[in-house]
Amino acid sequence: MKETTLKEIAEILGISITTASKALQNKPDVSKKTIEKVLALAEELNYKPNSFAVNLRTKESKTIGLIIPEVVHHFFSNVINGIIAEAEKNGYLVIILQSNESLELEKKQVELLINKRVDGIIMSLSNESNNDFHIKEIIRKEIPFVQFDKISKLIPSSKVIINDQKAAMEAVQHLIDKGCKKIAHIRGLENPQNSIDRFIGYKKALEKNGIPYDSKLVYACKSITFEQGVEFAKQIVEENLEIDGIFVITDLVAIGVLSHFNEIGIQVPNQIAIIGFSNWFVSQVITPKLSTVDQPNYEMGVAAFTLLLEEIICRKNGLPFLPRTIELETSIIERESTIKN
Amino acid sequence: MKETTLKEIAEILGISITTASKALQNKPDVSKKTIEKVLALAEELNYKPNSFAVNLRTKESKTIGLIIPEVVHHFFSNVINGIIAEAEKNGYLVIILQSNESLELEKKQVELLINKRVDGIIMSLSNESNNDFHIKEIIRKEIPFVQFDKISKLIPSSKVIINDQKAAMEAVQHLIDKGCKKIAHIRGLENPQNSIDRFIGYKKALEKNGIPYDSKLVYACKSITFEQGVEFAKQIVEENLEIDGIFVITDLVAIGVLSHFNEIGIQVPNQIAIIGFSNWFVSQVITPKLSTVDQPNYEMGVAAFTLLLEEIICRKNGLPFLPRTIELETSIIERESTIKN
DNA sequence: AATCTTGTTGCAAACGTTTGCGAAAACGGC
DNA sequence: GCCGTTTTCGCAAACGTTTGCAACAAGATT
Repeated sequence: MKETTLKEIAEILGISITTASKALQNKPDVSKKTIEKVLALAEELNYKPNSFAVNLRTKESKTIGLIIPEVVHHFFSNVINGIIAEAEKNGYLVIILQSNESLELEKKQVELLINKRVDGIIMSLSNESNNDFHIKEIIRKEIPFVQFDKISKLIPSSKVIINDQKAAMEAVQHLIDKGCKKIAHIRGLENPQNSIDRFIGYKKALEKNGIPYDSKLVYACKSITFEQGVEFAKQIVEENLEIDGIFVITDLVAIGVLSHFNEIGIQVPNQIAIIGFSNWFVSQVITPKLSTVDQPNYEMGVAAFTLLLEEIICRKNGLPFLPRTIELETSIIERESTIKN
Repeated sequence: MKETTLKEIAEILGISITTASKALQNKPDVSKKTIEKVLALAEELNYKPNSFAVNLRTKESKTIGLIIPEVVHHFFSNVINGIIAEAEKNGYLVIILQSNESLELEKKQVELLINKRVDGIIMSLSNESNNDFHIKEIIRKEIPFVQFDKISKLIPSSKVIINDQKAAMEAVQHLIDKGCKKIAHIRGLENPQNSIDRFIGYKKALEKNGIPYDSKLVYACKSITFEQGVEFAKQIVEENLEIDGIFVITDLVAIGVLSHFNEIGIQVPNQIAIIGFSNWFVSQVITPKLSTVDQPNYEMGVAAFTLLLEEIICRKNGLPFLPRTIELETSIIERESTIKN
């Protein structure tokens, strides 16, 4: 029942704890013979180093923290996968916390992780968050830190992002290529960087194609929900602005729009084409299947951990660290909701 | 930059480390006055106990492990939420690992968590897993352990489950009540308990209503996927057995069926009604909206942690522990896919 | 044979807490 | 002013590692 310790191994073999420890670490200053003996006995007694003691001594927890707005989100689930897998591959475990898009909670989570002494933190900011004190605190304490997805450019840390502007431009271009003349945009909230960038991308695409920008065609979400999509769909029908294409901030909202159009008999894509963003799972099983922008979620997770590990190693060796940004490629997925006939 | 320690506080205040420690824990053997002084200074210096040292000393990590087949799954996402939230409320953090339905990986994960010395483990077994050595090891080491969702009845541990048989019976009864006469069942894999129980529930419901059981109407999934649903839908159409209702092991597969029926113009629910299981998010945004069995996912997570904490506390106090099983209620959600007119 | 390497070992401190127990101080009753 | 009780404090050990440094043995070099 009791766990074997270094001390026991040392006593049995008649050597010192020091030597036993070094043997297990394959240090050069212990003889081959002793190493073998120690390894064999450790195996036999099923010795596992007490991680509490190791943590204390090495000041590392081999654990990282991950804070996200919500787990229940196809995008985040996939990023989580990537992070966990890559972390595990490198001997790290991942503690996950949710901010529920609340700044207050986010602050608490950060504090929890710092007190837990994780070796680093990966985070997607909540909508309310920006360059607040708790984030500055992470930087000040030189805790390895990587932002992904919803980031703040003000924070000097490594980042994993996509080029939202470019992706949005491509999405709108896709609608134009499919013959849309009057394209609406359902945009996200005010603050988040990706919401802003996608909006800019929308405008740039119009401009590039000589289509005048019309602010009446832009609908700003109060919340990123299915219901919000339904609502705007209703509004769009009522206003009757002869819209024939919609670029939506994210699939969830797009599906709300689609759902209402289906219900009242508006033909998608023939009357109005729709393209979403992020390639949620539901988009490929809905009727008509939703065209969207695909983000490499899993790879994003892998990249985030990779950057974090870079910083962890750098800091450990006392080297100067320069934050790095990885920008991942997106791609348009063409499905039924934009293929007019 | 350096962290404040108990020693510093003690030195500044001219007291011993012991007293400082006790003061922070509000122990009765230190005077009110000292407690106040210590608390004030700790606050001022932003003292946070070094969790590594605390862990080592108390032999607790205040961390639990969670192993699930996959995060990318609406059901698990919600359970994760429940567990994380409840854990946090009680001062515990959660390390999440994925088995990817692989027994090999699952074993490795368990070992990782044990070596990490988590205070307990919550787990949904992978499909391949049963009462294997790694699970027995958890029990043998008396590590607090709770199973949920996909459990093995052979393992003597606390469990959080739903009554799959009853829920399945209700689902089939629902189809019968809606006028279905010839009801098919798309069942899950061979091994998982819930797959077996839902199948039994299906048969019981038929029996109760005097409908003869016909094994030709049962389709066994090779994998739990959308594509599997599409495949069976094709098969059902080909075989032309006059099926007018289908009870499907889970929504994902049901949506595959639905999708194919939509495509080839089979009217759901009028020609064939469909009911799924687990109330996936997509089911409420698909056309027609899918009727299903709702599981209280979040509550499941809360219950799982609650049971785990019970065992943690029990073991800590050296009391005998008796595993407990919590069975949560399910309910039928009636949507368009079963409302014939 | 003395000196110098090279290789191998272990001492002892350190990491920052918590806690059982004894000691000292303060208090109260008479 | 004495004794018994209560309150308050701190010593020292313990938790299980890792690591700088010194010590020692053995082998190599002159």
